[in-house]
Amino acid sequence: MAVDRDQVLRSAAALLTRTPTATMDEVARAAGISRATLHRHFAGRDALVRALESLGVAECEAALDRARLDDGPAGDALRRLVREIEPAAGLLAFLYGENQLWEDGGDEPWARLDTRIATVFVRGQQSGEFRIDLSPAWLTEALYGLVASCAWATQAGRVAPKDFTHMVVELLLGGALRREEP
Amino acid sequence: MAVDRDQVLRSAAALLTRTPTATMDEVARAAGISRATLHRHFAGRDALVRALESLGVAECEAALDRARLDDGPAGDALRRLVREIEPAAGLLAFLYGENQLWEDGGDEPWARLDTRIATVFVRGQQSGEFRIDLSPAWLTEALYGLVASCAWATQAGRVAPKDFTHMVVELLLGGALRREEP
DNA sequence: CCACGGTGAGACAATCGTGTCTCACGTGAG
DNA sequence: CTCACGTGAGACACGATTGTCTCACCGTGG
Repeated sequence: MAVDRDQVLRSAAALLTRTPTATMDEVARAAGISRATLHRHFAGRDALVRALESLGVAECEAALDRARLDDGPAGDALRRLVREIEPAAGLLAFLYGENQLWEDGGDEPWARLDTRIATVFVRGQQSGEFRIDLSPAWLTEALYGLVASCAWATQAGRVAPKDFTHMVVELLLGGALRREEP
Repeated sequence: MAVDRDQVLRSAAALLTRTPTATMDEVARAAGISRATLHRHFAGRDALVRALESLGVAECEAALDRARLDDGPAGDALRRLVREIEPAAGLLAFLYGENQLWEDGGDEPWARLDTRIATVFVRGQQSGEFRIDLSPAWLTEALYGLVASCAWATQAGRVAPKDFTHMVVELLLGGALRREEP
């Protein structure tokens, strides 16, 4: 009978990604449990969001691990990263939108992720694979932004889900301009 | 003594971009007026946000006009567009984040903007200037996303304000990969 | 069989944001 | 000068959400 905490978190993530202003009651009903039980597992809305953040961080770190960011060309590492991070894109989009209103502390877990991702861009720039006039910090931010944008566009039906990785990676790496064949 | 409605809207935009959950009272104090007066000019929070949306649409349309999207190469048109839209980036970022929770109607004013912007991408693809494997709808969405991301990154101090246009345009057009000299 | 732990349902007060109202004040126009 | 207008300050009630509590129910394990 014990509630599956992880399943609750996932349904909450799915709901809050679509409706960031959803009530605790709506979150509970979306998870198929009562508000009382939801409150037994998560002391309040803040606790729920923080748990969601932990889940997002964990999924991102797992995706980074699976992507083997240090192996091979930086461009290929980025392709693997986006492919691995796609399942968490919705959750990430929610947290990315939510983080705009924090400004206070609590960024430590994200700082580690930022550093790991930025490292790929630094490596690509040092190897001459990436251009150097776009700062790694901005490229990292842009990666988040494109992932979130594509997640929203996918939910809105403006982008086909199967094109997710291609759209994000190709724009991030190659840009909109047609590339001349070398 | 009459309150400058436009100045109120601009300070509200600046505040809400940083703090989307700001109270009507905070909005009023940020504008240097009382909550009563704010409520005399905008019937409620919805009315305020809708007025903000109208302002954002108007500024975007003005930017599109100034950018002369139909003139010259599509890439140059996009550069002009981003440059002209930069002053409204903060407001746009707020509205872009806010729109994620609409889902209902009221998209008509934005649809016109989407169409105008997407037309540039279509033109670039037809002229062979842009690659064709990224859909105009996605490129339009990505433009919004990158503008919003860069606005947030700028406010957070992760990107220098003077680099705004360069960072957005160069990533959108050229991508992160180093381009071989033709 | 029975006790126990976890759950659902509902009641409850407290809090917060909101919308509305009143009243006093200051300024500018007539 | 006087009056009308717009404003600031504050009080007030309402609704929504939240956090807490109680009670009844049910499955499982002893």
